[in-house]
Amino acid sequence: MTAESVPPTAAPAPTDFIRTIVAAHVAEKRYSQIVTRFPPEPNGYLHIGHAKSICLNFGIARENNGRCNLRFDDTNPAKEDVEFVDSITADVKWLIAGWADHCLGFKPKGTHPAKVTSSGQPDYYLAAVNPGPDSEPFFASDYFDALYDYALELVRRGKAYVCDLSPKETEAYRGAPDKPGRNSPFRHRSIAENLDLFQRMRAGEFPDGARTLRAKIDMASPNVWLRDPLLYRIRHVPHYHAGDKWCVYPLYDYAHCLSDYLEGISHSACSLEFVPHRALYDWILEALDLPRPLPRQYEFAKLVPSYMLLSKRNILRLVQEKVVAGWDDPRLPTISGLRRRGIPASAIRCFVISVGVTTFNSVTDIAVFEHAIRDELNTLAVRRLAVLKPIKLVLTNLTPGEVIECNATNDPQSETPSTRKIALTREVFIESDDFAEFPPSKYFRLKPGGEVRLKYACIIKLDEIVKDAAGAVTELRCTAQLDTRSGQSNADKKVKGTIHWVSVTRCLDAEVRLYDRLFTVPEPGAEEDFMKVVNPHSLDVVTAKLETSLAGAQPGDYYQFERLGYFTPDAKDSTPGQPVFNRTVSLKDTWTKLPAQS
RNA sequence: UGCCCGAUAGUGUAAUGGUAGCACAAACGACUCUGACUCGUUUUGUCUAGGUUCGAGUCCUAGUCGGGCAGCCA
Repeated sequence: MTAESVPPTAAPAPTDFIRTIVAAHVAEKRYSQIVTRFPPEPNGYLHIGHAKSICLNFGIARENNGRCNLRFDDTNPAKEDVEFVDSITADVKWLIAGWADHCLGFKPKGTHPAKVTSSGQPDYYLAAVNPGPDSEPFFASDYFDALYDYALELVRRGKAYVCDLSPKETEAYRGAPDKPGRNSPFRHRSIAENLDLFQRMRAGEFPDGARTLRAKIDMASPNVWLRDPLLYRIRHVPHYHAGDKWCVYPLYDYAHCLSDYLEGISHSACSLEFVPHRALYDWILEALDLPRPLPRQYEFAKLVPSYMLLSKRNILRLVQEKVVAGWDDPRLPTISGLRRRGIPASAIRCFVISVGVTTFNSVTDIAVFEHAIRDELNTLAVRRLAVLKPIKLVLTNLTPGEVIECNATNDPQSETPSTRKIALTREVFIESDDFAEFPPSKYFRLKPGGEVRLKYACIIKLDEIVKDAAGAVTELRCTAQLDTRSGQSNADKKVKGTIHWVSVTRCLDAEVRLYDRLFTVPEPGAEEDFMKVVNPHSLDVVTAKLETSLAGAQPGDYYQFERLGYFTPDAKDSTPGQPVFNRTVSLKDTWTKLPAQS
C-alpha cells in the first residue's frame, strides 16, 4: 500500500482520559472484551450532543475490537414511545455508517437476559449480536424480570425495604444538601414483611405512589443520592415495549447499573451531572455480590456548541410553538435536522472528535462545526452553477439562438477530475451581488466598463446598464471575449474576478432555502427566555436559477454551488425533476466581511 | 452557610515534575477560471497567593471564579 492510498480513516485515534483508562484496563486484561453502550431514553429525538456520546462509545469499541450496544433506557412508561425508538435507531445507524457499524451491538429479537451460572453463582446475562433481520436493539424494559429478581435479592440481604412514605414525606425526610435526612419510619421492617409487601406491590395491590422500594444506605450521607434512594415506584400504566405486565417500574439509578452489568458492559460513559450518582451505581452492584467483573461509570462534559439549543425540552418548545417546522427542521441541531440540512455524518463525527472529551464544561465555537462541514463537503460535494438572486445579462455579440458549449469541472479536488457541458447563451443570469454600479474599493466583480470572467466560459466586458422607469437595473449589456474561452488563443488572459452564471434559456427554477443560525446570541440557553433571541432571518426562501443538470438531484446528494456554498435536495419537499434545495453552509467569505462592505 | 467537580491564547484541547504545543477563529501574504480550497507568516495563554523542588501548567495548602447535587425523570 502506498502512502497515497492510505484511507482517511487512518487518522490517529483520539486520546482522552476515558480512553486512557480503557487502555489501562485492556493492558491488565480486566475485562474479556471492551463493551460500551449508548443508552438513550426513547422520549425525543437525538441531537448533536448525543453524537458526542455516540462517537465516544462507538469510538472506544472500534479502537479496542469491542462492541457498543444500543440500549433504550425505557424505565418510565409515562414518557416513552416507539416513535422515538425508530428514529433514534435510524439516527444511530446513519451516524456510524461506514465507521463503526461492525461494532453496533443488538440482541436476538424478543430475547431477555438468560439465567445462567457464572463462577458457581446464579446470574443473568444477555450477549450482543450483530444487527440483522432477526435482531433488535437492547431495551432496559426487557430486563424487568431480572431486575425484579435482583431487587428481591437486595431485600433478602436486608439492603432494601418497602417504604410507605408519600412523595411529599419522602422529600421532607431526605433533608437538604447541607442538612442530613431522617430515617423513614418503615426503614426497619423485617425482611419477611418487605418481601411480602414488595411482591404485593408487583401484584398490583396498591395504588400509584402508595409505596416504594428503597435502598437502605445512609440518610445522613453528604451525597443526597445515597439517602435511601428509591429503586421502584408503583405506576399502573402499560409500557410501550413491555406491555401491561408490570405496575412497578425501576428507577434510573437502579436499572442503569444493572442493565450495564447484564449486557457485560465494561465502561459506562455518561455526562457530568451523574457524578454524584456514581456512588449509588457502585453501591447497588457491590451490594448484590455479582460474579462477573463489574462495569464502572465514567463522566465527561456535554457538548455545547454556540448558537445552538440542545435540550430536548427546549427543542420541543421550538417545535410546539412553531418556531421551526418540526423535529427534523434543518435549523435544529437534531440528527434528523442536520441530516436534512445536508451535513454528512462524517462531518458530525469529525467535529465531535475534534472537540475532545474532558470534564470541563465548555462552549464550543460553532465555527469549529462549520469548518468540519466545509472540510468534508469540499471533498464530497459535486460542483454546480446556480444563481440565487438573479439579474439578467446580455452578451450582445452572441446571436439569440447561439449556444456555446463549455466544459465545467465537477470535482476539482479529485486527482482525476471529470467535466460536464454547460451552455453559454446570449442571455444569462448572474448573481446580483456580483454587480455594482458604484463599486467599493477592491471590488473584483462586474462594474461599469470592467471585465470579469464568466466561470468556465469567457471574459466579458460591461458596456451598458439598462434601467426601468423607476431606475432599477433590469439588464446588463456586455461583450463576450470569445477568444478567452478555455482552449482558445487568449484563454490565459487574467482578470481579477470570476463570477458564476446560468443560461436564461437553459435553466431550471427551483426553491432554495437559505438557512442561518437559529439564534442571535452564542448562548441562547443562558438567556432568561431564548424565544426572545430567535433569529428572525434564520430562513430566507428564494427562487433560484439552476443549471439544468440539477433537475436530477436526489436527497442525499451533496453539491457545491460555486462561490455560494454547499446545498442538498430537501428530503421531504423535493419531487422528481423538481428538487428543493437546502443550503447546508455557505462558503467561507473573506470579502463580505471587509469593513468596506458595511 | 453541606458535599462533589472543574479552571492552559478569543474558543476548544494537548503537554512521564524538564523548551507550553495543536485546531478553530483573527490578521497579513502567496496562489487562484470559486474573494473557496491550498500554502506561508503573525498576534494572543497556564485564575490568584503561598509552599515543596535544581526545576511546577503538572505536586501540596489557602483563596477566587465557574459548574453540579435535595424527581416516585433520565
